[in-house]
Amino acid sequence: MNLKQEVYNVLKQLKDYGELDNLVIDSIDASKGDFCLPCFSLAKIMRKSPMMIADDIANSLNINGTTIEKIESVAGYVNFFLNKAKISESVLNNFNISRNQPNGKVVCIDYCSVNLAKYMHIGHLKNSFLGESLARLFENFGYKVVRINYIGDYGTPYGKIIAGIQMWGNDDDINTRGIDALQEYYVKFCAAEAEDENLQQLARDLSKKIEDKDSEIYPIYQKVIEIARKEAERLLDILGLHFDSWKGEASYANDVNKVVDMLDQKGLISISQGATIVDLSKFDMPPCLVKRSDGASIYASRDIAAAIDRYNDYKFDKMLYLTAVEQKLHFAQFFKVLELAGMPFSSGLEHISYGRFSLPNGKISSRRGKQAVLVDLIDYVLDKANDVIKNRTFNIENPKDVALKVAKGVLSFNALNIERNKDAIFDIERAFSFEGETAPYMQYTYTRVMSILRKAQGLNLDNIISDYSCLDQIQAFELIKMCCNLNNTLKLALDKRDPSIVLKYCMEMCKTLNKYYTVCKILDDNLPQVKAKLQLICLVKNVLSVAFNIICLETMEEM
RNA sequence: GUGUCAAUAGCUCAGCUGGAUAGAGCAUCGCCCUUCUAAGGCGAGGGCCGGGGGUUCGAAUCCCUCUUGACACACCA
Repeated sequence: MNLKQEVYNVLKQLKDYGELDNLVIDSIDASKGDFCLPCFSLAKIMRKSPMMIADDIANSLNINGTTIEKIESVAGYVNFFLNKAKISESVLNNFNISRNQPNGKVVCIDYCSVNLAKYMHIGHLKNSFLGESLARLFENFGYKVVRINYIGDYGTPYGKIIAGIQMWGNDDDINTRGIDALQEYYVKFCAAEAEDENLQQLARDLSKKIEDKDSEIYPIYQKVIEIARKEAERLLDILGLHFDSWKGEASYANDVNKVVDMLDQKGLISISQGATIVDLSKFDMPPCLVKRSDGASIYASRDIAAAIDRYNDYKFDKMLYLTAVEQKLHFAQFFKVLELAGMPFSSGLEHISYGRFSLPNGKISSRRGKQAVLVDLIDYVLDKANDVIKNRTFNIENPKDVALKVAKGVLSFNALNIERNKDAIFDIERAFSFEGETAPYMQYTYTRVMSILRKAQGLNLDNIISDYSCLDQIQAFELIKMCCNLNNTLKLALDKRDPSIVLKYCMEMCKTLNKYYTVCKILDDNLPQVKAKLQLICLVKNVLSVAFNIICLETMEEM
């Protein structure tokens, strides 16, 4: 629903002004009405002062029988005041919240990208929730979404881990300590090889043996992958994230020659400094390297192979890649290569980059400093949620369940609350606060509504006719207007590929809702008004459910 | 060096497809639990919107330039 339409309808009466609809904007505050029409841009065309134009428009409009209650002309603006009771009644009885019908289009989203050789870290938090939220946005607008976790399961890191296992490890240790054991060997080996060139060669040899599926080494590799993947799936499951495909880099490592042959047939290939490249100088880009001088695959050629493979599997209309901003050039390059190769799907490829998290005291390293390791973050925020619940005066039936939802909310909130492109500072104490503008605040607001609705079940309102006049109260009408903005907000977030827009919307709605029920008692003695107010908070609740779901925020009955 | 992105309150961030007095949270200082959950609400203080030009009736918002910072720029991904 678009309430500006009410103003457009009235403006149709004007014949001499041309198109005015797109000049209508939200008023700055309630004292200036709901919408306004600044007349300054008309002044030059009409050779009259903005004040006179505003006066003329305000005087010539007839609002009898419309939903506009009052029009006034102030300092060159025409201010429109909606009839709040009428609008509220119409919105509350006609609001359609259902999601869009399937549109038959397929969008693949490549996100999360777990590197199985390393601990998951805070970067995955941002990437994963951003991807999941975009997936839900696309689904809301009728797309079929394929969630792809393009795992890092290839390269010398695995040679290093296996070398570490051979030097210090044993089966028992790996079986009991799992990922922690593997990480320990990896870190230990990295430290050792820094001072010993022979070890570097050893790691390279071992990764070659993995590629050749060496009968002794390959099973160890498979075990490493299995352990790391299980751990990744465990953590992602806690976060509520699940994927349709876990096909990784290793699957495409052997496709380099196919890719190079294909590009060669299109006349795109040249050799430079021993490496195989596609020259992109015509497009002001550095060359795209598709095969290393030693003949091995490189990320660009694996990405090209993966794109072709996915198109064959899913016939996608769009494919989104989520990575931090530093890979921007890489994506621009290989997208261009696919375009030059005449791939029909190349125009549907899109790189969604995002700013990085940095810790207050410096950079994030996944190899040292466990500070930003995902499993620690999850444990920390879960502990904290449990503590807070323990000390609450309000009695909660399922404290464990609530703590988990609060913890997850805090994690997704931190991934989504800042504009996608911006770098953000991640201060764990600040980020994991439960007060002020936070995920728990939003969840809390929702539970308050649930609480009121529960209490209202005791009332018999069946034969009561709603009295909407009480919804002219300022926060009440703000809520009505906000509900009407749901679809526009989701569309904007989709178009800008930025869920932070939805999060801001939820936050504003919660703030207004929180004020509303403190200022205005919902359940009082005036039943016709109670019924109207309940209709309002019920709609707000339903709108919040939809919007919360988009930003991966779960709701509960109480907290 | 070239390119991309950023700079708004003490801190973290909104606002940026131009419109009326620049917003919020945190932190600081007050006030409000006999009344639908105080993870809450109300109030106070706090700003050359990085600097300088330009476009416009009007600029935090658009353009140019400078400064500062982050990132990228061939065999890591």
